[in-house]
Amino acid sequence: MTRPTIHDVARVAGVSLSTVDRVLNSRNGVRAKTRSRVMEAIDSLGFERNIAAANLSRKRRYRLCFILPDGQNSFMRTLEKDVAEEAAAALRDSTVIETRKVPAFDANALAELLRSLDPEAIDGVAMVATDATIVRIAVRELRARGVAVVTLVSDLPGPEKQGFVGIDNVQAGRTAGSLLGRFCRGRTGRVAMVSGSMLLRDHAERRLGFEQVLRTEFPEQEIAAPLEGLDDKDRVRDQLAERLAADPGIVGVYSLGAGNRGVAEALAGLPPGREVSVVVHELTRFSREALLDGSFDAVLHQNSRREVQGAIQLLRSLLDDQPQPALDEPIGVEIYMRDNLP
Amino acid sequence: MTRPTIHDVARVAGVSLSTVDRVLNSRNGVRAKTRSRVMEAIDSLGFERNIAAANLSRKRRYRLCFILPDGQNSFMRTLEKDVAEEAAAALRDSTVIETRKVPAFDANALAELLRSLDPEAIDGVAMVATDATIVRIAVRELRARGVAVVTLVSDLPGPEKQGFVGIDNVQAGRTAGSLLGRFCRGRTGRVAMVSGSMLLRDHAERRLGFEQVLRTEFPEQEIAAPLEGLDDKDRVRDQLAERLAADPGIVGVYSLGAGNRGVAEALAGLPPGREVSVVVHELTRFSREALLDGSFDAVLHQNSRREVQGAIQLLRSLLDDQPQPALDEPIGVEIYMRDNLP
DNA sequence: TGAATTTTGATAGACGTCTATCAAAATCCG
DNA sequence: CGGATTTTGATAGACGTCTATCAAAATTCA
Repeated sequence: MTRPTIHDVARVAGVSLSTVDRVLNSRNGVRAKTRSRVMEAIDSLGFERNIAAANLSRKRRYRLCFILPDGQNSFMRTLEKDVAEEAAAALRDSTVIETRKVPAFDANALAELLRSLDPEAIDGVAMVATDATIVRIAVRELRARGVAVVTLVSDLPGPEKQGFVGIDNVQAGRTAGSLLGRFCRGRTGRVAMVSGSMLLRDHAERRLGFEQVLRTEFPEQEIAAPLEGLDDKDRVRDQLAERLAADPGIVGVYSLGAGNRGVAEALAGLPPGREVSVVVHELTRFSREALLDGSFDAVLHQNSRREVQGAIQLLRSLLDDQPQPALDEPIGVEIYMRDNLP
Repeated sequence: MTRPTIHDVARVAGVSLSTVDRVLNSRNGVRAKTRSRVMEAIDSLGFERNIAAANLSRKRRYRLCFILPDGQNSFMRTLEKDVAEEAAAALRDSTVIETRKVPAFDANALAELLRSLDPEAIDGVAMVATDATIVRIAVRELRARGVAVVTLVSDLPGPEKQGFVGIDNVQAGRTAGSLLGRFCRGRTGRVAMVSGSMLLRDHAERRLGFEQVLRTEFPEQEIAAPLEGLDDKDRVRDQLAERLAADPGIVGVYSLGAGNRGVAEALAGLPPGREVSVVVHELTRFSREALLDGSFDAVLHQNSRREVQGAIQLLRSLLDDQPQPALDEPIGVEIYMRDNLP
């Protein structure tokens, strides 16, 4: 009922503690035959090294760096706050977290920051990636210098990074389509989409998923040409208000980027009696309020807190050379309505 | 940047290690004045005891017992599996978990089991409670004998237990109403409810929330008299099939208990062209399939895995006398549709 | 075979905390 | 004040692992 220790391993393998230690920490100077004897003992005993004790002994510290985009984006600011809070908690597990900010969507700045990191002072990096070749190369270099790298929220497709913690955005778009299609049933017309910019990977993916579902399952609704709000509330408000006024046939709105405040303001300007179903992304102060007062019907959300925790966990297991550096539970697309608000 | 240790506390307070230790572990034989000197040092340094080291030293083990209802209920069996898996993981944190099963909804059996637990061999209990006085008393006795007790999934209202890990069922019912109301818009008629038994606390709460929302926000829909399926799939199927056949005006179904298979079977028997929106509870093999083939529209879910983790965490922090034995994040009502299935 | 080299073992001290014991110091009480 | 009692300090060893060093044993190679 007690866990086996290195002493047990040594005894079973018929070798000394020193040798077990050499094997466990892959130091050299152990014959292959001896090593495999130790391995066998480890397997047969089901030995798992006590990481708490190991860290205590070697004063191991995990030095992580989170790289987040700067700017007004409310979701990113929440993410930043979550990182700060988890950093405080992580201190208890000998994990030190530093946060860096780069201008949003600026691949060069990101790449430069990555290049400027000191591999002697940092063990792992979690970054909200901007998808560009220059970034990819910088990541490759960083990894070559022994730093673990994972992406957070926004992925960098390809083999450079060692993991991604975030939601599946196509799936998110499909879910939005599925909800909005059902909400609008019985009121045939047009559905408007508001995106940040189609240059952003996650926005493009959401749009894709949304259109897939709407076209195949709710063909009675037409999809209006998408608005580009550039994640700016004023622009979103103006464009959407104009479109709603111009087209009385719009029965649903899907906003797949930032700028929830703008959406809410545009809706507030509608004449009473006009019913428009609305689905947006990310639970923020504004989308929350809009759910409560009934102007939004549903909010799709990614749990940034859990994403941060997942990134920390993933980096730590990568640094520990743990067997399964996969997330226990993937980050899912969460649906919020007025009554299941957290 | 390194955390202060008891050595630092001793130095700052101007006392010996022994004294600091006596204060930290609230042993007696320390003058009040000395104690407060040590406390001050702890505060000023922001000292937090290294729990890993402490556990290592004292070979502390958290011996927990999970009490779950026996029977066919698919959700409960998943819960059981989650407990088993988390138990394996918890071993690494010197936590030993034992699972006990009692006949479902049998307050006497539960109370008896609680009474039979040996306080010498168990530090904490997490139980799916049956709400009855005899249970309440058994819990009170157990706590008096020094065992921590929390409830899981199904609460025991009142001051006896030290915490509850589970969802808010009224909120779940409201969410169901909000979804189903929107799904059925444009098709006015009647909505049928299938419960397990109104004697169960959580079922009653769900019904309450559901009716609240439907009455106030979707008054165009009538609420049909609820069916009692007793969580049995055959009974659910028969009752629901009969009702659907008898009343062509039924446009929506809310099943708030177990028996998803029965609901799916009843729907499969409907003539093609008849559209009924369906919301049920708990993501299981059957509700999952039904979402995928389109016969269910949405599933409300409680993340049993996270509930188990939450209960373990809560018990451990109670046993450690940690400051904030509250959950980081409460367990929320999750909404699943076909496209955001995990 | 003997020397050089590699592999292995033994030992000690550390990480931060706990427990136990014994002695020294401070306080109390009559 | 002096003895009894309480409070405090010092020390040692433990938990499971790591690191380092030195010596002993086994292996290699000429």
